[in-house]
Amino acid sequence: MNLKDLSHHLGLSPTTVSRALNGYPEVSERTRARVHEAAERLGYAPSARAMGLATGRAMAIGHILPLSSEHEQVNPVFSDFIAGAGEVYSGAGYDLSLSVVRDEDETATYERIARRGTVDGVVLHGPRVDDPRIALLQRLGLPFVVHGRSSAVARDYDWIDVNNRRAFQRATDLLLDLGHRRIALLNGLSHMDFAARRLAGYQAALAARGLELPEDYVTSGEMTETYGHAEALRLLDRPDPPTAFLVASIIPALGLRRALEDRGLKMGRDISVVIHDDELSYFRNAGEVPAFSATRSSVRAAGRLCAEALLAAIAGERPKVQTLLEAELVLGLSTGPAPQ
Amino acid sequence: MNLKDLSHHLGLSPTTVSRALNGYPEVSERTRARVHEAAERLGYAPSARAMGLATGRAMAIGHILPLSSEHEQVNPVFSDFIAGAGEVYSGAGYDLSLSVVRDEDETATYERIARRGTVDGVVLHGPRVDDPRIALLQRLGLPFVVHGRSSAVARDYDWIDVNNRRAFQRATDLLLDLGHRRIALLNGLSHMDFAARRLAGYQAALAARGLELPEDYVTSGEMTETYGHAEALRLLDRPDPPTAFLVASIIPALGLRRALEDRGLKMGRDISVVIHDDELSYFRNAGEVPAFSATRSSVRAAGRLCAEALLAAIAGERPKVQTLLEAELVLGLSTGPAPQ
DNA sequence: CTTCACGCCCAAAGCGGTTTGGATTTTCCG
DNA sequence: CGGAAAATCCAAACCGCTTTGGGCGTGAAG
Repeated sequence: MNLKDLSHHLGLSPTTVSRALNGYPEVSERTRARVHEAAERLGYAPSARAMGLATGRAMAIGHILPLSSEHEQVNPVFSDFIAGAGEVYSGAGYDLSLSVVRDEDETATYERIARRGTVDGVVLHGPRVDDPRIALLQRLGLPFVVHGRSSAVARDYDWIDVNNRRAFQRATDLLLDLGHRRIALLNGLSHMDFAARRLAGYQAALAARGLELPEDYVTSGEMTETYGHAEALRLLDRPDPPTAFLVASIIPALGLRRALEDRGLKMGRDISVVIHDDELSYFRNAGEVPAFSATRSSVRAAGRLCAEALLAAIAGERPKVQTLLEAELVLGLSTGPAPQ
Repeated sequence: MNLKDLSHHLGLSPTTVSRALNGYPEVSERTRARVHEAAERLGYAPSARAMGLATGRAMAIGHILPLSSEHEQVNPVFSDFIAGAGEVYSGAGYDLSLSVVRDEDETATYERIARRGTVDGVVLHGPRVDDPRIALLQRLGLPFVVHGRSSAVARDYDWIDVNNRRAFQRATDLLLDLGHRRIALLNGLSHMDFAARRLAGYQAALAARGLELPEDYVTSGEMTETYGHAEALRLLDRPDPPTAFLVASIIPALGLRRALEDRGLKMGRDISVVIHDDELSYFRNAGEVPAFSATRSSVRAAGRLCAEALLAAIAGERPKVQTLLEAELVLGLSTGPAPQ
C-alpha cells in the first residue's frame, strides 16, 4: 500500500492525500478526515526512504560507538544514555542509527555517514581532551551535540556536560573535611575529557590545603569491576595506603568493595569512598541512605537533553546549547571520619 | 556530489558509473578503475535513501528496545549484544536502527517499522515464555531472528539461544555434588523465557535427587545489584538459610556478595555461589581462577551469531537457524563443599 | 454582470539512485 | 573480408514521496 494506491482508492490525487496527511492547509477538513480514516484502515505508512529522498531529511540521528581494539568494551553508561535519548527520538518520530565501529575507522565512518545522508545529525560520545572529531564534524557540516566537552578544542560547539571538576573538588573537600589526608583517585582513562576534569578538581582541592600525594595515588583505566579491584589492592598494599578513595564510577567501586573485603577492611569505617554515580538503571545507589556517598548526575537525563538539543538544532533553531549540569553530592554509608 | 555530477564529470552515463561502482560485468576494467578513482577523489558516496528506494532494501537492521514502565531499565546485556551484532553489520555495510519504545507501543512500532520499510529485518530481544511478537513478525513478513526462544510458541522460527536449562541443571548438580542441600535461585523475571528454562533446569536437578525446597527459595526480578542484595539478605535471614545460591547474572551476584559481607559470611567457604556469566565487558569474571564459579556463555558472541543469521536470511539463504549454544561450566573461588 | 479572491484539488517535475532494453563498437573466426 | 558474437555504453523508466505551479468552481466585491 503506497501513496498512489491509497489516493487511487480514495479517488483523489497523490498530491492531495500527501497534503492531507501532512497537515497542509490546502485541503478541506472533510477530505482530511476521510484520508486519515482510509490510511488508518488500510494500514498505510509512508515509505521512510521515499520521504527522505523527497524531503532531504533522514529523520534519523546517528550515534557512533567506537570500539577500541585494546579495551574492547561497551560502556554501560552508554545504554542508559541511549535509553534517555531514544525516548526523545521516538517521541519526535526520529530513528536512532547506531554504528559500532573500530576506533581507527571512526573518522571514515563520520565522513561516510555524512555523505550517504543516513542521518540528520549525530551525538558525539566520549570526547577526548583534544578531540579531532569536533573539527571533522564542523567541516562536514553535520549537526552534532557533544556529550561532554573537549577542553583543548577552542571552537564553539554545542555540548551537554556534567561539572566534573566541581563535583570531584567537592567530593575531595568532603573527604578532607572528614580528616582524610591520603586520598586516592581511581579515575577513567586519562585521555578522556571527563577524567581530566575530575583529576583537575581533585588536584585543586588538595592544592587548596597544601597537600601533596604520591603520584600513583591517581590511577586511570577503563572503568571495569576488575580495574577497581586490582588498583584498590595495589594501593591498599602500599606501606602508606590511602584512607579514602574517589572512584569514577560505581562499577570499579564494586571492585574496590571486593578488594576491601579481601583485606578485611570495612567501608565507611576503615576506608571512605566517594563515587561518581551516573544513576545506571542496574546499579541504583539509592534508598533512604545510599550505599555509596556520591556525586550524582543522571546519564539518562543527559541523554534526553542531548537529544532535545540536537533535534532543536536540526529544526533550525540555533540556540547554542552549552549546558553544565551540576552533580549533587549525596551522603551514603561509605564515608566516615578518617581513622587516626 | 551525486551520481549525475560524477558521471558528467567523467563523461560517462549514470548507468555506466552505477554499474562500475557496483561491480557489474558490463563495464570494462579500465573504465571501472577510472570511475573508482574519481569517486574516491571527489568523495562520492551514494545516497543511502536513493539507493534504498531504487533497490527496495534498507541496508539496515532493527533492534527494538522495550522499556517497561514498571522497571525502566536497559539491560547491560544489551550493550554487549549490540556490540557483537554491530561489528557484523558494519562489516556487511548494514546500519543498525535502534528503537527505544514503551512496552505498550511495541507491536505498533513493529508494524510501523515494517510498513515504513526502514529496516530489512529485526532482532527480537528478551522473548517471553509466550511471546506474541513472533506471530506478529511472521504476519508482517519481516525477517527476524530471536535472541533466545519462546517456549510456548509452536511456530517455526530462527533463534539463537543458550542451553539455559542444561546450564542451570549442571550448576545445580555441581552444588549438590558439593554437598549442598539448601540451594536458592535468584532468577530473572519469571515471564522471561530464559528464566523459565533456568528454573526448569534447577528443578530437574533437585527432582533427580528427590529434593524439595521451600517455594521462596526461588525469587525472580529484574537483575539489578539491589535485587541481588535484597533477596540474598531475605534468604540469609531465614531460620533455614540456603548454603548455596544460583544467580542469573553477575550483577545481582555483586549484590549478593554485598549481602554476604553485611552478614559477615565468606563466599566460597560459608556460602557457595554459581552465576550465569554473560561475559559482560565491564564485569570480566576471568583470570586464572575466576572470582565466581559460573555457567559461561558470551552474549557478544551471541550477538554476532544473530546478526550473521539474520543477514543470511535476508540474503535469501533460508537455512533455518536454530542454534543452541552450550554454556561452559567454569569453577571459580565462589564454590566449596557445604558446611555441615 | 464582471472581476477577483479563495478554497480545493491536480499534473508533473523533481529527489538520486538502479535496471531494462537497446545501440554502437570491437573482437573473433571461418 | 563479412557477419556474428561479445564487449561497452547509454536513454529512459521506475522506486514512492513532496512540492511547485497552476486549474476550476464558488461566493463576495465592485
